[in-house]
Amino acid sequence: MRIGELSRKTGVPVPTIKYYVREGLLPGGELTSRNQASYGEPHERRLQLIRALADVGGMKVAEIAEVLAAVDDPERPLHKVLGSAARPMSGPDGENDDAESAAARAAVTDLISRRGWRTHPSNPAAADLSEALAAMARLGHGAFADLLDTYADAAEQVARADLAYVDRHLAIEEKVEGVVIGTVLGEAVLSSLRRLAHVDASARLYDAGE
Amino acid sequence: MRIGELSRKTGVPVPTIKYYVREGLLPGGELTSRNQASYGEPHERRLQLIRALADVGGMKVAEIAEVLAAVDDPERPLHKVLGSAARPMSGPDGENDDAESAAARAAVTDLISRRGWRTHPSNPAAADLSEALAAMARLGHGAFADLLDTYADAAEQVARADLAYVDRHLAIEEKVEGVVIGTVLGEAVLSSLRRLAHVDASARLYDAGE
DNA sequence: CGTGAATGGATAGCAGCACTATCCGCTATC
DNA sequence: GATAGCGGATAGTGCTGCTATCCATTCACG
Repeated sequence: MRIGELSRKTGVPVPTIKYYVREGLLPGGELTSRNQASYGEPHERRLQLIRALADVGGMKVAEIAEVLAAVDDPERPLHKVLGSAARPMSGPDGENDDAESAAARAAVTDLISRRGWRTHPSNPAAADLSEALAAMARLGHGAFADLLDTYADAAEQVARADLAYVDRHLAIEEKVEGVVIGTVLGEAVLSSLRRLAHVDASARLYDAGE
Repeated sequence: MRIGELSRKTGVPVPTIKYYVREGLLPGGELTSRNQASYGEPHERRLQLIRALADVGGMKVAEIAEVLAAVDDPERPLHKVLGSAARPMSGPDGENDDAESAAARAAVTDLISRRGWRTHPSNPAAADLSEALAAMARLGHGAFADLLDTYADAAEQVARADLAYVDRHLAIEEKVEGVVIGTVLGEAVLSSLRRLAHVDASARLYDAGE
């Protein structure tokens, strides 16, 4: 398959495919002559993955490159991949050193130990969580922290289902990629569902009879 | 308070504040003379909110402007605000008409009616959900749909807690803003927690003794 | 064998976004 | 009366994710 056909099958324009190859997201085709290369089904699948991570997961091209490099490297352990994978939406990593940030970090450390989670507060996700809670506090919604356990229950529930899925459905060599897909696309799924549930709950509370 | 002090208190540079005023995110200060204006505490709070929606929620300036306009307009009903609020990360709204998208849309419609959710499949969140599921299917993870009910349970749980919080803690005139904050920042909280839980679940499964 | 479309590879350009810098005429403050 | 800060306007910047153009092939077709 040449690049034109790959483009037609995936809907990705030819120049964009070239761009992805340049950026290291996609391996180039196998050269059959000086200016002819042939692409296979793995390229097609990889392109689908790239589009999913970019369009659905909102990841930047550089982030995708990093994650895919980790996926392709069998040496890299699962959690390292995850660490680089799953932060499509965290803000600029400014060192906030105000009172709210400190309190939020303490709350997160406490939450992690309270739930016995085998993760360290240095995890980037923990930093994101702290920032979100600090922002809440700054807006006068410190009481939102009361919901943390409900949120954590839901998160655990989903994470268990996710890992069970990976464990049950995927062969070992598919697992790393499966975890990336599950983490990134699963986040989009959960967010959408939450917004739908939000609308439903809101309708039940306020528009009692609509 | 003049603009310099507002800048110092919030950490937002003066030119950026001016930019937000130009873009309609922030009302200008009250003019006390031709080139002096005074800002109050509402401006300070609004700036915090803008930074939270941008940095934590990952929303674009134009989206924030839209949401804040809705918050400021007491006419606009709750669900309209939510509709425009809560989509910080959905991709380009391309009309995907392939088999996977159609199947995913059907699955979403089915899910909504199965759970009795009082929302319509035309909701943008439903479209996002369909796209995410379609992307999964394209990557050979159609079986992920088996987890949908687990995900939906978690989403419902969180949404109920969220709405109860708004209902219990906030006066009526704070509710709209509270829902926006809860929807956007709550999403960041839930995502972070899911990633932490993911790491924990993964550690339990694979690094059995670390 | 000739011709036109497609290809790989390289470089340059573009649109959108979120600021940021500069300038002007004025004003508050010391 | 000097100097720092201000409101308002306009122009410029850095980054991102493509997109356009060019060139020297090369393949597919008549």
